[in-house]
Amino acid sequence: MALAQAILTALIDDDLSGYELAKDFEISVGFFWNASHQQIYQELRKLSDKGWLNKREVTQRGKPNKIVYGITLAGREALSKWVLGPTKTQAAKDELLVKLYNLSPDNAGHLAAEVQARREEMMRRVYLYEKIRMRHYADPATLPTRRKGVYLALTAGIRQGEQFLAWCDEALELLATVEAEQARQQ
Amino acid sequence: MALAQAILTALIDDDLSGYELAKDFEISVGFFWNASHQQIYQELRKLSDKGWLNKREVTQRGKPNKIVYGITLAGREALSKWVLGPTKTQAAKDELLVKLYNLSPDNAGHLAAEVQARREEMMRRVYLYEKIRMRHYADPATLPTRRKGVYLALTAGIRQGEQFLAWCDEALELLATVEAEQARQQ
DNA sequence: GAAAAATATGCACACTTTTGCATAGTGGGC
DNA sequence: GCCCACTATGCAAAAGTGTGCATATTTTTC
Repeated sequence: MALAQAILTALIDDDLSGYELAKDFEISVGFFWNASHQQIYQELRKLSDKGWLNKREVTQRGKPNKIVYGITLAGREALSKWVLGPTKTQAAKDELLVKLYNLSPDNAGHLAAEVQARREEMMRRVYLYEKIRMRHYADPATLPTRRKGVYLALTAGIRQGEQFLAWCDEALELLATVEAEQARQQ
Repeated sequence: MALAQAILTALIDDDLSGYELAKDFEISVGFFWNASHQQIYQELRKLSDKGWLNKREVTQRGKPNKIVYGITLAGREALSKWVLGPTKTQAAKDELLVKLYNLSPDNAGHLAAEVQARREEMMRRVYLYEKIRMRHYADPATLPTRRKGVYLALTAGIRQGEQFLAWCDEALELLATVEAEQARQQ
């Protein structure tokens, strides 16, 4: 059920349309909760039916009209209530690590390429988040309360990402030795 | 669809029953792919219908009989094929971090408690995995290929866990200052 | 001038995951 | 003797997620 709350969270500061949300999700709460546009549109309708969001159609020139959603008082209350409730332990699902359990000379090359691809993706992410942190969250002690929380989430993402990059390097090294071994034996 | 492959992976070395899988999942592949027992039983039946697993009933004394599953040649082939296919980027969903975006003096105490609980859970995990690594994966260079992969997955889990513990400490410190501020203002 | 990409929203179906319940025997503690 | 925990398996329904497709306009690129 946390998609609803992730959307509400994204709408605390700004009113956004489904399309804007789907895009901006990546560069805000989306680091910690991602969703496709289909999911977002559906959820937005549910939330406005519940009265947690209000909507207004904005006519645009040169672009299709958009439906902009804003959080209501009831929405804010529901969100606050959710925060105070119990938190589910994280899912922890990673195909790549399961695949590594099946490492063999046959697939070492493929897995190394996958690790490499992940590494690059994570590099971009960490870079982006680092930039946001430096610009807007440089001195956590002086931030207003709510933004201290955002700082912590951002920091978690960055640290996790940096750790992952270091791990990738170790993995690529070891995978290279497996590949080399196979090449020698052929 | 990766639950199927996670199960197959867990059954590479040992034949296990659904109950054993559900339990042992935590201390093997389950660090990277968890599932409830209902899911596991269902998936086991599907996999044995497909011919990827074979099953045999084992009569026990003092306990209900169990159905033990083993991976077939077809299962191994399907698994190998899956490993060579494209890998989905990780889900990245964490309620706790979304909740942090909503930090306020009201919920700082609650969130600190949640972080603390996660910290303790992660401590146990890291400890367990560290123990396994030291005992069975101390010298990665000398391991057979497949176990090198397990070593890498294990290392990813441990590092990620240790990083998380460090983050928890930082988070708890900052959350404590928020709580202290609130106490002063009352 | 045509094709592609971006803006903007949505339906329908399939698959996955979660939740709640059901059954049934054994062993241990009080 | 009763209750609880553990072993062991499973069904059914609901909720959540993902995939593919559909539509319509405008701006940008070749």
